[in-house]
Amino acid sequence: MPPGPVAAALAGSGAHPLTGSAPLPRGFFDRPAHEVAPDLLGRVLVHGPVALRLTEVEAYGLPGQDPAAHTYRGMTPRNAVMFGPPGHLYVYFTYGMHFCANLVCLPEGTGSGVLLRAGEVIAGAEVALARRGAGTGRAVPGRELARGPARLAVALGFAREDNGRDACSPGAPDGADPAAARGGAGWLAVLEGEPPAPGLVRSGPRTGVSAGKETPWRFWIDGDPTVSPYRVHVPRRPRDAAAPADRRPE
DNA sequence: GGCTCGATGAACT
DNA sequence: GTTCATCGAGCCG
Repeated sequence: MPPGPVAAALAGSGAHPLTGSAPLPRGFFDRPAHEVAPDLLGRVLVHGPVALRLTEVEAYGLPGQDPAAHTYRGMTPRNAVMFGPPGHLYVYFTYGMHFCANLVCLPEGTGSGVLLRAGEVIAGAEVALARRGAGTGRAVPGRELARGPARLAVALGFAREDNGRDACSPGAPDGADPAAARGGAGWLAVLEGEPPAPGLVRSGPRTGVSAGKETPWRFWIDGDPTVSPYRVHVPRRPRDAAAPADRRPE
């Protein structure tokens, strides 16, 4: 389909053709993560054909200060993106099977960000559905499409190659033609969207973390069905319980 | 070099 | 409610 007049007009502003919403400026992320996080609710994250309205996020703080943060012990090859400039995407692999995505906060060299925990898919639901249902053969209800950080990453199609990408200068992955890719495969942006009424923003302890649970840096939109259920951290059970060592006959 | 466990999700009882 | 899949980062020796 050739670009219509609306898409053509938006092309100059950087606004996204699916939503008409403009990208957030980089300065938005140049603040502490716990200030950025509640402001991210209601914003729209776009990756290729899928757009998602954020309904739940968690802030992770500074190296040496927030024991729950990946950056707590300083910079490593894995978390280096978190120490880069704000407004970039930090995608990491966890539990041997899941990807999760953060948006980097504060100036380069600092090391904090906001984990994207859940959202409502507002465009490209059929693509998200296909990704989420792939391999399982099960139908996924709409509200479950991006309910939880790993599900969100799957719905948006985030993977290793998206780690470090700039979400404040909307565009396609390196090498692709930005004009041709606008609104298409790989196009990444965080858009203004529509923030919820301040009274609807709630906060509480972060989900599933083993340290720093007392810090109420999880933020969500009250009553939204796409917000993931709260889970306390459960220490892993020792493996030796399953060991086949003991088969004496008596 | 080896071991532990994690910002999880899906299947199962 | 409980169990398990699965692998990489980080810590320990």
